[in-house]
Amino acid sequence: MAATLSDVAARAGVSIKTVSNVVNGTGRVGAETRDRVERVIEELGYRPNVSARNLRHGRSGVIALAVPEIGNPYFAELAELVVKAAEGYGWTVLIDQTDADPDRERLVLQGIRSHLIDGLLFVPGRLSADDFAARTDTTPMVLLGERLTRVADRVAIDSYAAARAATEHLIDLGRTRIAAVGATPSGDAVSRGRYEGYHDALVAAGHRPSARLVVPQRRWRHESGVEAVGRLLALSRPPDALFCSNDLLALGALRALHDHGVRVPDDVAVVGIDDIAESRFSRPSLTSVAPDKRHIAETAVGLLADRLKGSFSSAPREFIAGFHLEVRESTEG
Amino acid sequence: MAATLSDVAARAGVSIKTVSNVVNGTGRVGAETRDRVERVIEELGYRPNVSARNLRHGRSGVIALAVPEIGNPYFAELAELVVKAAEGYGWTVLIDQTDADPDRERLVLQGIRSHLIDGLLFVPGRLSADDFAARTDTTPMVLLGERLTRVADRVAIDSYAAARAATEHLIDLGRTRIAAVGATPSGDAVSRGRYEGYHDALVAAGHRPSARLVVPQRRWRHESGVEAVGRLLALSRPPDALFCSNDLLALGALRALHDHGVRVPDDVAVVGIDDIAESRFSRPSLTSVAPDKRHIAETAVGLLADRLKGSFSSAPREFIAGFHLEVRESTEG
DNA sequence: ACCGCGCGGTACAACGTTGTACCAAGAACT
DNA sequence: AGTTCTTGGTACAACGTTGTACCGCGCGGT
Repeated sequence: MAATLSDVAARAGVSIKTVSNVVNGTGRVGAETRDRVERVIEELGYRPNVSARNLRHGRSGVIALAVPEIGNPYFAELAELVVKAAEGYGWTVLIDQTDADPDRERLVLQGIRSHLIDGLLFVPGRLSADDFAARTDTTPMVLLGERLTRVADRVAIDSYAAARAATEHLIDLGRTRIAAVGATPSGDAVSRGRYEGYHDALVAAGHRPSARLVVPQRRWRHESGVEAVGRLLALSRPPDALFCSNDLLALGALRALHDHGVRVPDDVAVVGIDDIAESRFSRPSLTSVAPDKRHIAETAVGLLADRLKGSFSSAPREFIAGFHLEVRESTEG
Repeated sequence: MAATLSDVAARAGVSIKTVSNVVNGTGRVGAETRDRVERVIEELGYRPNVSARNLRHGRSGVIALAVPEIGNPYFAELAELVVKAAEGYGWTVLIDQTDADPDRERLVLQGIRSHLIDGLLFVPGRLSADDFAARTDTTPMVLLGERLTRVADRVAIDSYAAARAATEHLIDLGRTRIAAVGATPSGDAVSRGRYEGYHDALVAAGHRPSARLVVPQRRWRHESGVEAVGRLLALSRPPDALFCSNDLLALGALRALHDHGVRVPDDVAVVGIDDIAESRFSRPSLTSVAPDKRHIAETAVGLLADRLKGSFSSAPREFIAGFHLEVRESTEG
């Protein structure tokens, strides 16, 4: 049985509160008493009960990070940075996986582990602004990802700008039949943003967007990239460049292009978004829009810290993190 | 302010305990009363306070998974499966990252979040058996990974057998100068196991192991694989096959081999261990030892459940999960 | 001798839940 | 009519902590 304050107190011949004071460095305790208590703590291997503490002052020291899937390297890398940033505040991070399932996401919003977590970092997938409006849980929340309306603090790169930059890069290479893999105008906010960036870049450059070159995918993973390439190469006039909505799609596409005997970047150039580690080592290495992940993680955790320090009522704030294009073999020949 | 049981009770004109009974489905409550209470709960948006609950029955519903780095796809994939398995028991998973830093690992062992977590799944990196012997925290623990001594329940694949199978595959291909990348006889248990499997496979096949062909790496990631290949190709008699201790090393190696103009598998065959998603889509795709990750995750969580159900005192149990070799382009030409 | 004060420490209540013990009122037996 | 049982509900204590209020003691100054 784990030792409690009163076990220690009894053994040291002092009151419970004195032990508590020693543990927390509060109140006034004589040097001699302190020594004695500390010895007993050591002896009994006493550790404070976090639940009781939380109950007392309503804080748990735990924040949650809810992502669609932790198996996706982008989210895994982000999680790693969030954990590091949270450490600086003495917080532990609880990772929740929503599978981009609306029901599970709604549960997260409603505070499934309410009172266990002090704050929530949420990467929403398929939720609508209405869902957020219906939120009753009051746990401070910071959104990572796209705008839904000004519903909470938010940190993200500008998906539209990122997609546009990626597409413009392809245009600058002289490509004219540029396909979009993944994003769709009728999808969630991220999907829409990336589609529109792609679309507007084409229009601004005087290209005529073609619906045939848009291959939406529900799940943005390797397999979907492979599948999209299969469809695009079957067209009578196949594309000469691919703008993929994330790196996994792009990496799957690279693999599939090779299998079809298409040369990259000679015949088809490819760009992705996320700049995951894997993209630096693929063959060919992948040109990708690199969001400043560290900045995103640190800002998000910092915003949460602010909210917890009291500014509950202030208006939602937005931070747009920077990005840059990492040009690699898949576009530069 | 969040509503509590007594807020609901006051408003519904019943006792606190009755509300508690409605919430938990315990005790006997009349249909009419139940309806009324449920309406008030809805109205007030009442949610039970997990901390208080935990305090009451000494359980938190949270288990921790401590891994060296969540950014490594193998651990990310494992984490995903653990989360899923834990869900079946109503548990939430808290992910802790140790960075394979002995001090941080010791903290985990000593129950840094003691009383917050009901159980611990631990993937140790650099800790010794002594460290485990010195553990005073009594939180049930299941080890994922290599044997240290029979110090706790453990689930893992047999690293030795896996390494041996991988190496034998290379031998079967007729390769004679087989290098080992990553593992070292003087490393931690995993590293040692993989080295010995490699070594014994060579000896059993009548090959003479050469120290020059062993390139230990502290961190098993892409970059290290690249670096190792640089060193191996500088040898007067470079290898014709690479046994890499994990897939990240192998993928880095594939990339570096290509950069040096070496053909895979013609000139050099490559195998890895872990079978991460990425390995199915690399160029060439990577032959890898595939541990049964789902089985590992489910068994580990199940063992923890057993311990929590009361069998605290029983002797440590070991489960060896299966694996199979996924043969792909990096070895099969 | 008295007051005031700093020091070291204690007692108690409260955080929100839930298990145990109990109770009142009506129904169903002998 | 008296006894027992069932139903629906309540009161209280306890989980382990910590904030607030308080208390006794010795010391220095009047």
